[in-house]
Amino acid sequence: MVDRVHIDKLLDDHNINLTRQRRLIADTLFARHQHVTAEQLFEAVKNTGARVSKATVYNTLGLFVRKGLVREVFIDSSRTFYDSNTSHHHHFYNVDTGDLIDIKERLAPHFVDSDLPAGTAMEIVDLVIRVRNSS
Amino acid sequence: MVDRVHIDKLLDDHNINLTRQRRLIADTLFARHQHVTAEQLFEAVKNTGARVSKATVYNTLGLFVRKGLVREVFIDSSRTFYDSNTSHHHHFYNVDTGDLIDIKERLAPHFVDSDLPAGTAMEIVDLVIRVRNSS
DNA sequence: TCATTGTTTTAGAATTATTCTAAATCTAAT
DNA sequence: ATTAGATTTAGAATAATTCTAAAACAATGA
Repeated sequence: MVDRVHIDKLLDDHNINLTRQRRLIADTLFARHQHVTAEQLFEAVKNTGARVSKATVYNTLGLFVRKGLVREVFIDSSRTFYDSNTSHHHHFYNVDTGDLIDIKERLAPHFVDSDLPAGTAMEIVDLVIRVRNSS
Repeated sequence: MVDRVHIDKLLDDHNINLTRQRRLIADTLFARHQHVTAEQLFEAVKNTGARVSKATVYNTLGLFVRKGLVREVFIDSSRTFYDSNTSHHHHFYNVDTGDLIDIKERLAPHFVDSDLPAGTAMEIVDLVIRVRNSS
């Protein structure tokens, strides 16, 4: 998923118009499975030597979320992570270190529609297990 | 849990010094099981005719969280709810209406310490099931 | 009771993540 | 190459939350 051809296909497959900035952002974001903030991604793209505005990073992340390319993980009011891995999985969050770690196994409870409030459909299950360093 | 004596005992049991503002805030917050934002609670307290500053509402909610009286629920970067019910439970969040609804049953997966990252201990399991209105 | 001391509250300023704005630039299609 | 619509941009605006430092309060004990 690292080279140009794959990135272009990835965006195209998700009906995202190709632009220079979107390719740059996707290149950096999908270089590996990772959890990044918008700010971190903005810095990472700048460090490649490319020029991109912060607004574009926010716009593009929002677009990628809507198109199902990345997943938002809300940790607290000042920490939103973007997860380059959209497969069904959950997270450990270490409140002492700030680390966000994937939980590989499918440990989420299995919900069926009858469990949901009447008139609603499932959007996504967000499970965050907060841990602290044991002293 | 609604009257003065109970509120005082509740705070005292959690090693919280009694002050006029803390009682006012607790009175309003624990009047019933509810999910409120800091802003909503601030308005609700003001509507009782009492004078409290917004900073105190934030300070007091932070204190109550640390002392285990209320639970924070992070929905997104601009929505933090305070849950007056600290019993083990989880939430549905309706992305269309903004409603946060308790899940009564214990549907969270059962985690044991061996599942956690090495050197960490469980803090809390936060499970939010996002739903949308089915059209 | 009143003086002392540490705690709490306050208004408003500061901070910070995110969104908005409107002009400039780019892209795709003629 | 021209046009029209989409995208990007810098910087301003917004909004939730935290900070600051001064004033008010609560608890203690002489």
